[in-house]
Amino acid sequence: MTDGSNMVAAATLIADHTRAKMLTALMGGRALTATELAGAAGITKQTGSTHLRKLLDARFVAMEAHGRHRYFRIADEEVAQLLEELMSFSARSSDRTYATGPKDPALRKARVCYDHLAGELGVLLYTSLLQRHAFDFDGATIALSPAGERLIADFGIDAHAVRSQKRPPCRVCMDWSERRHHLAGAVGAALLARVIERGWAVRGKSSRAIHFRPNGERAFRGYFHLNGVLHEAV
Amino acid sequence: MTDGSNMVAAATLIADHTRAKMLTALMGGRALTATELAGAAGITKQTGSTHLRKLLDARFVAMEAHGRHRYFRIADEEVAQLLEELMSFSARSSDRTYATGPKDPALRKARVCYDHLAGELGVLLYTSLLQRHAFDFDGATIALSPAGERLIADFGIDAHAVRSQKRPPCRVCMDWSERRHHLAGAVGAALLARVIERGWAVRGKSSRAIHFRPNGERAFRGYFHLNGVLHEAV
DNA sequence: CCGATGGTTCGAGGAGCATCGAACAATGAC
DNA sequence: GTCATTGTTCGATGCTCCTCGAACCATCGG
Repeated sequence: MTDGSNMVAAATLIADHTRAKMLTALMGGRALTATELAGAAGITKQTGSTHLRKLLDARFVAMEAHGRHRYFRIADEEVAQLLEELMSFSARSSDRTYATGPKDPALRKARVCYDHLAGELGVLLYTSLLQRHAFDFDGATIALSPAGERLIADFGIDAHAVRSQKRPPCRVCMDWSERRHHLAGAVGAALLARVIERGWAVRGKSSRAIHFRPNGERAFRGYFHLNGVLHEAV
Repeated sequence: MTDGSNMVAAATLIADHTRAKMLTALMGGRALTATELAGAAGITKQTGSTHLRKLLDARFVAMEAHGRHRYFRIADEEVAQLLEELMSFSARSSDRTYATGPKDPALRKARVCYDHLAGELGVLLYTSLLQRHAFDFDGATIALSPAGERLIADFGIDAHAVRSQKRPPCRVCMDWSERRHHLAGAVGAALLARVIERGWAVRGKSSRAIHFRPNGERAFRGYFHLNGVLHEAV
């Protein structure tokens, strides 16, 4: 009821180092097999299996069986949002003065956050879209303005398909390391997908990094008018 | 690091029925004593003391000693936001078809959510303010527009004092029962405080309800142009 | 059909932690 | 000063649940 017993159930699932590692790994956006997740968490596959069962029962993750492999992924955007909130919250008290974010320059520059672009390029993209008035605020979520619709349509994204998704089209995601906001939601995911589709960047195999090709980054920055220069490391 | 060990610590604190009850009770917005909190959670004061110590160490709650009493309250808006997110998330899967929200009509109509107004009147207030373009969206949080500034200044709120608070002035809060949004943040808190200051309503003693006086509700609805009529129970 | 690999189920062991009884410190009322 | 109330600390108890060894299904490749 009002005592939030469900809240306890949700928190309990995350309040375990092993499951937290699994969920964090899945926040990389890829679907991973049970063995891969057990490895990522540093436990045997038996233990991993029980944890995945719990996460599955609670609809925290979704499963798809391909042959003898079982691929797990974050169930939906709501779960991703909860995890984001928790990470963002946890990042507050711990490092205060400490340098925020990962040390790996590639990760700082561009990485995936569940299914959308984070890191400096993600922040710059969102900032640029804001300046060009691509969004309207309707009281609950932000949505594409007519200008925004045109912008992503020109970029090669089917605005209609994006709108028809269940999840909100646009959502502001507070990155737990950058302390800046970037774009999540269906549009955020579509933008990242299109950037990769265009060959401007590739996703790191086992890391969360997004590796932009030199000319890809030039094209990306040019297309979206990103002038910011931070951490010019390559 | 990136494994979210802090996330586990935060989740662990909430992943206990006793602490969850305490935190839920504190989300009522009042500062409560250790004994009151132990009573609310249904445990002895010894056990309650250990839990409060943990919550205090983690900065989830803040404590103020008044004589031999020790008053605990939610530490800050960030903690409140995390709890809101968790409750909102938990409300999703459980009751799907089930009627949402508390059954008590008084609670449905108007109640406190940490420090701001929730329930139907809270939703109506936010909706009305939106229609009158009281907010601007700056990319990270919503803020008062010039029209909004005038509006709350006329209502008797010191806009400057509100702006000088550390926490964001305006924040959209998704109520876990109403499934609608209402206004949180410094402005949301100031609005509720002013409503009570004006004598339009009083806070329930041991409940979360906000009891509007008949003429107080008329004045409130009139002032903010709230036309909605739902649950005309009194 | 047979080995190899991915994944699950079962049982036992063990660690963590919530809980309360008891004793103690601190403050307020009279 | 004396007593009652508030709150904390300590120790013992017991439960939950994480973990892995072992055994067992399912699928793929030959």
